[in-house]
Amino acid sequence: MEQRIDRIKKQLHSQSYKLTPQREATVRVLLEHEDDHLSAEDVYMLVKEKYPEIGLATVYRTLELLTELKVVDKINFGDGVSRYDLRQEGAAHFHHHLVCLECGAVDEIQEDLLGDVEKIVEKRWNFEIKDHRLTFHGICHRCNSK
Amino acid sequence: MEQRIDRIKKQLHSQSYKLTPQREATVRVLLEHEDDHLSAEDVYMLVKEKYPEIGLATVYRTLELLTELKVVDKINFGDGVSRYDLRQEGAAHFHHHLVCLECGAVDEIQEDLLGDVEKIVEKRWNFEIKDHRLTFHGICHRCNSK
DNA sequence: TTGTGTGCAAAGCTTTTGCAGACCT
DNA sequence: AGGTCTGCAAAAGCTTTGCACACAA
Repeated sequence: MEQRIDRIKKQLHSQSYKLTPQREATVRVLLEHEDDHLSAEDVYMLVKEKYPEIGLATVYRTLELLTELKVVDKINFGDGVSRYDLRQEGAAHFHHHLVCLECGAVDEIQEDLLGDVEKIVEKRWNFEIKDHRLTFHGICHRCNSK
Repeated sequence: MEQRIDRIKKQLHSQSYKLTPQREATVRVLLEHEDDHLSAEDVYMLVKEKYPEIGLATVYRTLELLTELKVVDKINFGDGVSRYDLRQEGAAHFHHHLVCLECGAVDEIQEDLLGDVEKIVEKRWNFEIKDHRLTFHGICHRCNSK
């Protein structure tokens, strides 16, 4: 935890940004809810518990900054709000998601399953891939075993 | 064209919806711009050319209806607006997208490249896949050859 | 006449922006 | 002092909703 904060701090400094208390509080919330796909509003509410004076705009600005630095990925499951997902450290690619149509749960697949597909796309469509987004919609194992 | 409209008409009727002139005009615009990933606003402007009295709300309501009927897919490339993409007729799966980070172009891959990946996900994560979204971000062949 | 569909305007949401003040160097 | 950063409130999108009217069965 502390090491990851430290590394993010260095990443900010390297672009001459500061890790202010507000930014640190926001990052901590993201680290503590790594699997949760929080919206900006969600993050705001959680940061507020520990840092009540923070403003929603600051949270948005911080999330935008972290997105730029590729500390988080901004994703969108089609429900009108952006969600923010911490990148695995050193992960070149973006992990995949399983969205359950029944219970709404979002699970993650950290493993990269697209290696072969990407080779095909790069060769056949002559497209230089920088990143990808893969989401499956369906019924999760919990709902299916009911 | 006319056959496709006809089929959509039947699909609407089967759920006791009507193909009103406004809805038909909207569907025609979608058919005429099949490769374009139009936003609701885009569709509205184009429908207006042929049907100036139409209201934006009607376009939204029609697009929502068509999404329910799975005539179109609602997608989101992360720029705050929803875009609407006609499904290939009879396509069980949703096609993939290539978004160019340089020029913003969005190309489509109709071919389903995820067969093997889906088998793995269904088996290993015990997740029953209903649909998927796959988008690659990178540099398109046009920008790369410049 | 009953119900569906429409256009307009208003409202609702999420997200961004302007600005004055705070903080740090 | 000069820069960055923040909180608040206002503004700016996109999308949805309420309502009265039109139209068709």
